[in-house]
Amino acid sequence: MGKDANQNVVGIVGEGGSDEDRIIDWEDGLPSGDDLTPLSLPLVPPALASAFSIPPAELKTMLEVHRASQHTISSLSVRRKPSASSPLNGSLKPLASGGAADDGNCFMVLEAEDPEESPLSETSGRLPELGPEEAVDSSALHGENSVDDQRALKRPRLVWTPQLHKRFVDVIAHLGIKNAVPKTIMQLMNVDGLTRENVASHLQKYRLYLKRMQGFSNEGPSSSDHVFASTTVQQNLQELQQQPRPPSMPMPYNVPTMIPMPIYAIPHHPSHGVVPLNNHQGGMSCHGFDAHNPYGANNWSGSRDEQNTHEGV
DNA sequence: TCAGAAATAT
DNA sequence: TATATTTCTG
Repeated sequence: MGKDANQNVVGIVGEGGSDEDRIIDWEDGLPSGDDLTPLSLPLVPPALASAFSIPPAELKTMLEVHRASQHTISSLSVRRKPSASSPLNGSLKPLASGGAADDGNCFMVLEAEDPEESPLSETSGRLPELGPEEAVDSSALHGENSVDDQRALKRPRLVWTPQLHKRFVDVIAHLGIKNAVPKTIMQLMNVDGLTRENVASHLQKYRLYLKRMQGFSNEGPSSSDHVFASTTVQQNLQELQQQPRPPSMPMPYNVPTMIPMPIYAIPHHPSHGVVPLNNHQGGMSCHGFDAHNPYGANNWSGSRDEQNTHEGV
């Protein structure tokens, strides 16, 4: 989002109430991410360029766009890193190579518990590996600091954005619910920093959701399930319903045409560590998706605002 | 080593 | 209370 994308900049600009008000006003006037031309496209449309005898802009490859964004991000990181007050530290992630991220929707958000303690590597988006010394039980070495040490080693909380969740669902649809196991899903999702544990946890919840939906097939969804229509989810549900079922579990008579899908709220406040990237609020990147499945990144829903219309948790 | 479920934390 | 992480079990 254009608005979010500028919070990084806003954070550096002055302090004090009046300045903040001006900044908010200024932010409100900014275009949204959907209004902006992707970096991979020429800013001047070809027709307009030819009308004014402007030589056509050289099209940028995704690799070039990626490199440029990495350069921008790394320079921002260098400028801002020392700031202990910055809530955004530890979440800034470059686009990964291979770039399916040009649609701006391929991201996930990490909530840093403490900006200074976030263990994520800025360059890789992965947890740094422990060396033999760090792997030693710190409680034996540091006594009362052990709790803090353990907290520092904790993985930052992953927020499953609608886009990330959609990729998850698409991969399951591609694999089939039977073959959808955490490791395979993780590999096909191909999202930097996403762990098997993240996927396993989300899969657990997703299965519970599907199971719950089976129960709703007669009477429709409950109001507590916030509506997010997805034919992919329906596909997964139908497949699930074709599985052999224990006699105790009643087979639903029909499948609802619109499956409500709970979508998890995206924190917008800077204190959540949400980092805008590439004119959307992304943190981490995903890549290489098109090569793996027919539900490529282009199939992801266009804008977060569009997603938010279904978002209600 | 992995998947899945349950417990726990935020 | 909802959601994510961690731990435990097979």
